Amino acid sequence: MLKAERQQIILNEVRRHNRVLLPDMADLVNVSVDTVRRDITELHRKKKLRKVHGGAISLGFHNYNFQGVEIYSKNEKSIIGEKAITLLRDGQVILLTGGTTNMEMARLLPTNLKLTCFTPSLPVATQLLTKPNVEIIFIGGRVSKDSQITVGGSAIHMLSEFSVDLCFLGTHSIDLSYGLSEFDWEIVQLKKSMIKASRKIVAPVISEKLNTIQRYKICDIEEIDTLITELDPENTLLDMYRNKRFNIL
Amino acid sequence: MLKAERQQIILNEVRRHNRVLLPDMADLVNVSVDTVRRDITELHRKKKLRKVHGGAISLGFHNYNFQGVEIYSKNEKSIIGEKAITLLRDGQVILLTGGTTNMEMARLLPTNLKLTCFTPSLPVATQLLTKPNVEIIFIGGRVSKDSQITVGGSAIHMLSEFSVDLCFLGTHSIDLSYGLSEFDWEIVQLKKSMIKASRKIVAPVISEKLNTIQRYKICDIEEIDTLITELDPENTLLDMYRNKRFNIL
DNA sequence: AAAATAATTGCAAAAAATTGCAAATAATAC
DNA sequence: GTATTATTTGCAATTTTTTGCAATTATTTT
Repeated sequence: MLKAERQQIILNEVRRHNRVLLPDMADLVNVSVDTVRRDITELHRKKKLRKVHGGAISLGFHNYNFQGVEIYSKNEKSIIGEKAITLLRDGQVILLTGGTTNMEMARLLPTNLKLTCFTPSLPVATQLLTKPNVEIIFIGGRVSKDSQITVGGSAIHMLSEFSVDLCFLGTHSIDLSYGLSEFDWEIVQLKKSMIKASRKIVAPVISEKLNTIQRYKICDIEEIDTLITELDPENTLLDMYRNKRFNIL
Repeated sequence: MLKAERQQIILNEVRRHNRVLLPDMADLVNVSVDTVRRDITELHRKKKLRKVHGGAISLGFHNYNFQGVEIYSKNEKSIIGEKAITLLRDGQVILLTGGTTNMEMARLLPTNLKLTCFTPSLPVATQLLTKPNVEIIFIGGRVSKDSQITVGGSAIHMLSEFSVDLCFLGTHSIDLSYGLSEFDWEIVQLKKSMIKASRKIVAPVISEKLNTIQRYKICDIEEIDTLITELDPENTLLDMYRNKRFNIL
């Protein structure tokens, strides 16, 4: 294995998990701990990660108790991202909307997963640049500064010209009877087009968004195929969402 | 076997597998490792791949995080950026290609300047997000990981649907008789479309790119309206570019 | 404080890169 | 057509880089 390749793998692990232990990395890339140590030292010098006693942590990730058992409690979005990734298979064509949940999912994508990703989100596309096996198709249009995604006729038109296997539809609010909703009219229009362009809809939502509504409706709750939250699927908070036609993850 | 053919095979292998080992390539194309090494060195210079100890890896495999992309010769680019900005007026509609020079220009844009910017570049668009008075229209399409801009038919089609006042056309090489040129075929196609979509063309180039040529031609030098370098317009290096129909800044 | 774990240093073997050079091949001029 | 020139290619000697190991030192945990 090439040194550069090895360092890239280590870096991806750090990006993915926010922290890595030195022996784990040595095991993963099949070299001695000394070599990994040197790699991490080098990456540290290049400011790609932060070298700490026992391993490395990702930059910008503040870890107050690295050595302790409770090293890092995954946040809600990471949990959702990990669950979402289980739905993916090599060769799929997917659509990712904007939002931090989808960004977290993009960040967590395994390096070896082969995908074609359509997205109107600048941050998501940028995040995906680091995935060598992901082909990125950016949906053009006017960029909405607030959400950093493209909206408007041009984007909607482009969406009418393809269809994908799976859409990960980030949303601001979800309610059993009112459905999915959003407070920005233009984004709602865009998301409606995304739904049309997708065979299956996955809705990754943080549980705090459950049972809330916004001014503009995107679609009925029946239109989604999978609901992903950070909660255990058996959690009572999700009771009312059971017995619907969609899966809960 | 022709050298160019051989290099193409190597490049395809890199694209396909994200990484190649030097001896494997030597075996594949039936030449000595020395020759492959030279090929890879050459391709590295042309930024088609990244040469590493023991082989090569694809540019896509390398992690870009473009907040941290170090803009080399930043000073020259800042000078060019400042000059370019003097051409701008409130209300104009402009087109910005990718490249570090245009990124620097985007960074330097005055906060109060009202513009509409079309761009196919993820880093440029991201940079422009910080400018409250700039409306951004992103040109959609497949994202080329190497250059972080969208390319391909979709992007070219979108470019055929509008026209702008001014295009800041970053380019890899400029030569008095050969014109503007680039080493990536797809990017050349995109830039040709950009030229068609623009009333006036501005070519911001670092002086070290003067009098160099690349494999694929973008356009004749007569097609540009303004040439911007970091040099004083009276500098003797620019003598041969005078008496042309374009301005020198 | 002692034990365990990790980091550093020096070192040597293996792998790879570089350099100079000559033969082979292709391109150009005559 | 031939001669000349430039480029490409492979080879050998040298230098550099990479890597694992062992001994020592530093840090953390019990």
